[in-house]
Amino acid sequence: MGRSQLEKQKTHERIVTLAAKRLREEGLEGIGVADLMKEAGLTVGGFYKHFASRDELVAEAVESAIGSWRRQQEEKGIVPETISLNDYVDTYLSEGHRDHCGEGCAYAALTADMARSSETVRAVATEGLRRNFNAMTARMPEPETAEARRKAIIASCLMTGALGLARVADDEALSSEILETVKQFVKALPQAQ
Amino acid sequence: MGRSQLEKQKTHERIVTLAAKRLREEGLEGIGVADLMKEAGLTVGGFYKHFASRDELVAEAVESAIGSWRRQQEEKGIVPETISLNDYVDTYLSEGHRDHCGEGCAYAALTADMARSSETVRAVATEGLRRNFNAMTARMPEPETAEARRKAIIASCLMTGALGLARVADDEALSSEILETVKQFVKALPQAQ
DNA sequence: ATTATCTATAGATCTATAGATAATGC
DNA sequence: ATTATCTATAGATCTATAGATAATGC
Repeated sequence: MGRSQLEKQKTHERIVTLAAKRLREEGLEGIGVADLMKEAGLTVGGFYKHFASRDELVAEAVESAIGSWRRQQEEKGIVPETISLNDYVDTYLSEGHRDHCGEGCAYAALTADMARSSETVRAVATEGLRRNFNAMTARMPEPETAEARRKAIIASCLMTGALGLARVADDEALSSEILETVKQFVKALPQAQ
Repeated sequence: MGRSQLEKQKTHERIVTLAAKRLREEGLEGIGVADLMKEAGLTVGGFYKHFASRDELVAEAVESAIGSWRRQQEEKGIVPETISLNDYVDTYLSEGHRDHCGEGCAYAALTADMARSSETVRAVATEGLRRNFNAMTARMPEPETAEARRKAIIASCLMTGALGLARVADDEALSSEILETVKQFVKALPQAQ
C-alpha cells in the first residue's frame, strides 16, 4: 500500500535503527533481510526500494550504530567530549553494557566483522575510530599533548578489549573481574607516570 | 574409497586445522561445510562421518585455534610461560599478526563470534581465557601477587583490543600508531606505579 | 501517474542424508 | 563385514526480483 515520502523516510530510519541493533547482537551476517523486515513490521518485498543491496543496509546500520551513543548524548544537550573519563568508563565497563550489545559500542560488538567488511563499511568504521580517539583525548588532562593522545589510544583499546573478553567469559566471577580490574586501571590512567 | 583408521584420524585433524584457520579468517559463520571440505581436498559427503554437525566442527576448530600457538611453542621445546613479555608483545602486536588472522590469536579474531556461540564453544573459550591470564601473570614480576594478575588482565585486554582495532582501521598510519602505542605501553607495564 | 508496500517466487547457497564405491581389517 | 569417502540430492534458508495493490501528489 502506498505511503507518503515522509512516511517512507521514517520507515527507512526504522529499518536502519533496527538493523543497527540486531546486527550488533547477531553479527553482520547473523540476520537475514526477511527477518529484519518482519521485525520492523514489514515484508521482504519492500526492502529493495530502500536499499540497493543487503550490504548497503549493513553500511548504513554500522554508521548508525557507531554514531548512536554520540547522537543520544547530543539529543540530551550533552557534548560527549565533556563527559568525564570516570563517568564514561563506569557506563562502558558496566554489566548492563556487557549484557546488551545491541544498544552498545559497535567496536566491541563488531570488531572482527568490521575488519572483514566491505571498503565502505571499513571507511565508516575508521572515520568513527578517529573520532573516538579524539573524543577520548579530550577527556585527558592537557588534551593538546601527544601524551594525552597516547593515553586515549590505550584507554580505547583497553575498554573495547575488556568488554569483548568479558562477553566471552561464561563465568560471572571471571567476567566481572575483567570489568572491575580494567575500570579501576583506566580511571587511574590520567595520573599514571 | 575406504581408508585406514590412522588415515581417518589424520583427515579429521586436517579438517579441524583448516577450519581453525579459515574460521578465524571469515568468522564462525563465514564459510560453509562444502567449501571447507573442498579446500581440504575432500567432498561434502564425508563430513558427517567426522562430525555430528557443523557446530561440532566449530567447537573443535575453536579449541584448536585457541591452543595452536601454545602447541607450536611446545613442539619447539619452549614453555610458553617462559617467553618474556617483551618478546610476546613484539610478536602479538606485529603487522604480521595483524595481517594474518588465520594463524593468529583466536580471541582477537573471534571475540564477538565466541560470545554469541554455543555453550560448548563458550566453555572452551572461557577455559582458554583463564589459561591465557595465568600464562600472562607468570610473565609479570612477582607472579604470585594480586598485582601481577591485575597487570596480566590489563595486558591481555589491551593486546586483544589493540589488534582488533588495528585490523578495523583501513589507514596504515592509524593502524600502526595503535600497534606501536600499545606495544610500548605494555612493555612498560611491569614497572608501572 | 507515481510509488511504497505487499504476495509470490526464481535462483543460489547451505546443512544434512541416502546410496554407491573401494578400500581396510577381522 | 565394516567403513571412509564419493556422487547426488532433499529440504531449508537467503538474496533479489516480478507483478499486484492501494495509497500519495501533481
